[in-house]
Amino acid sequence: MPATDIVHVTDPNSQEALDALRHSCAHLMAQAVQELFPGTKITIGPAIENGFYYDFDSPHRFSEADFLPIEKRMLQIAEGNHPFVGKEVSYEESKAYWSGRGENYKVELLEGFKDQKLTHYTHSTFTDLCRGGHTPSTKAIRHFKLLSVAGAYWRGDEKNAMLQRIYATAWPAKDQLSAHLKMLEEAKKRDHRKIGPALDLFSIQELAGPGLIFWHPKGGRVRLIMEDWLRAEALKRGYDMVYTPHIANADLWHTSGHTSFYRQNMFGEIEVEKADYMLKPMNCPFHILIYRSSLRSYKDLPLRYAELGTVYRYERSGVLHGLMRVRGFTQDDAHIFCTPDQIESEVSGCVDFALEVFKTYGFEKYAMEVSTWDPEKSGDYSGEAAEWERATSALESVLNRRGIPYKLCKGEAAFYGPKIDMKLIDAIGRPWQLSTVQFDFNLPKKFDLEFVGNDGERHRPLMVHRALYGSVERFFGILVEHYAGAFPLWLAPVQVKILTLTDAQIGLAEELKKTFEAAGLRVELDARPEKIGHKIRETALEKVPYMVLLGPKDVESGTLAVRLRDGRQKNGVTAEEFLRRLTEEVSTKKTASSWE
RNA sequence: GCCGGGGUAGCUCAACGGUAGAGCAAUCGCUUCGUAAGCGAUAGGUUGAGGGUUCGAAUCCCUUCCCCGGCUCCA
Repeated sequence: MPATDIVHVTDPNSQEALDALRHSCAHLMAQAVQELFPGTKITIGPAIENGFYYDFDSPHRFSEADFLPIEKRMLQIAEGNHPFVGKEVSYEESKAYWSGRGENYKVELLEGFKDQKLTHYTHSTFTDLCRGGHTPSTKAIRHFKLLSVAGAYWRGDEKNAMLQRIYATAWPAKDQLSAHLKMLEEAKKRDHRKIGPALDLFSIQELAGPGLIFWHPKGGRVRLIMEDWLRAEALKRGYDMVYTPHIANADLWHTSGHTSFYRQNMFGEIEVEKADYMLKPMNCPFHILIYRSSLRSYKDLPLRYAELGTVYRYERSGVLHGLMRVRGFTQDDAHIFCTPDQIESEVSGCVDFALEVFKTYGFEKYAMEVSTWDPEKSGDYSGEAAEWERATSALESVLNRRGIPYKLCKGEAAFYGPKIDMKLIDAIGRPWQLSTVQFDFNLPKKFDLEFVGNDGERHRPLMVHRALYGSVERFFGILVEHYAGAFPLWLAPVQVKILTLTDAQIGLAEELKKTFEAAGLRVELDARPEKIGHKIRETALEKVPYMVLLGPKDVESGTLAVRLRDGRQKNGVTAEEFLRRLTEEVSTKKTASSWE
């Protein structure tokens, strides 16, 4: 028995040990499912982040109602303390075994493993074709839970059969399982699709169509602040703001190549005066047209065109998801045109800007990936080997110089150039694709872009695409979830709410509101004849950062009774102090109340 | 787009072949109150839409739209 394929636990939380536990648990689940639902065929069941899944082909339609019986049976099997036993088998032997059992998916898998060493792993009465990585016995498996059932194509290909996938989670210790389940619950509570409409931030209207976002006044306020900040920051960094149309003649999209490689995602055509128009799925060709509108000198470069550009993409109905995946969205897009010797400083500027975005919005963790081509398949890509090498090394060296760790993904680049992708890790540990800095060797060629060098000759400029929020909609959705709707003061749609105790304070409350507004704060007044506890509850549910309670005692003392969003109370605060603290908190963009 | 699950009052849900209901929200009155829900009354619905079966449909069937969990794709 190849002992190396059994994971003897030294650190139960090492990735290897977690994967072994989860993959072993997948075997148990497959056994339980086959026992309980005869006729079910097995396919694959890998460990994934935080758990595992197993894909089945079964006459039975799995539902959550099946989870409890499956879990019970799994526990019984686990308690049997069956060892996982690995056995090397020949191709013929394995094929005979799986064909004999009618497991045609396993037989199909075998075809791909013909030249490899094959192993079967057995525990209890269950055997799987598997390369190993198991716990010594089933006894290690105790803390798991089935989570959901979903469709999945065999081998991820939509031309293949649709299988039923059961997702589950498994952990070495009970408290880790409950912590994970709690995290899932927390994620559900933070879901921007729930919080957004509840806080009256945005909506999606069935009458208008799926994947199209309506920003309500409160969401609109936050967006305005996000956009204003970004624009100001871009101007500081030498960008020019441009504006371009939402629609263009199909000829432009033929020139850019979008009608050949992106047609299935485009809205169009709209026939006007015998010409076809299409909605823009990307801003790049428009910025290129601005570049091309006059002859450029090397002295003009780099040119950095930025736009909050709204694009429309036809996304298949099943992929839409709240604000995260939509059909109309606004990119904080920019295109930088530069000379080859400027690329490193330009990429560096983009990375700086992205880091500033992360810091400003309170994200401490992020993950970076550099995606480049697969030189073996250079025919699939636009651009020369030297360009790819130079650009990729610029991307890497910028990150290296800052000591930022990244994952190098070979063959993951788009056909037109290498890129850095930046993923945010939110407050509860989930990653989100956000910023991207991307070279484009294709469009400058398609549009025959040029600049005149100091040698008097014409040269082709390099082009870099760059988005930081990525999509304003998606970034906003991430913010809603990251803060669970409790925006930091500088972003909060309503920053202060004044609550009167009795009608006698209304006059003073209105004056106070004017004073606060004059200081630039966004203020609301609740002067209804409701009990103070009632008003506090409603304001708390609206996640307003600061409440000012105004009753007879405060009028008498001439001070304010302040209640923070976290429930802390600060009584006897003067209006001056309150304003000083809040304006300070806004200008420093603190992500939590600065009130100690 | 595909597989599965759903759509009932503004929200959360009940009724599952026999008169569509509750809590919260809303509106109107009363209450003038000190740190997360005062009291009462009223109003609110072509049960997503269209068609069918039936004496009778929210409930069963068909079509369609939208939403949810995933797959594929992606900002």
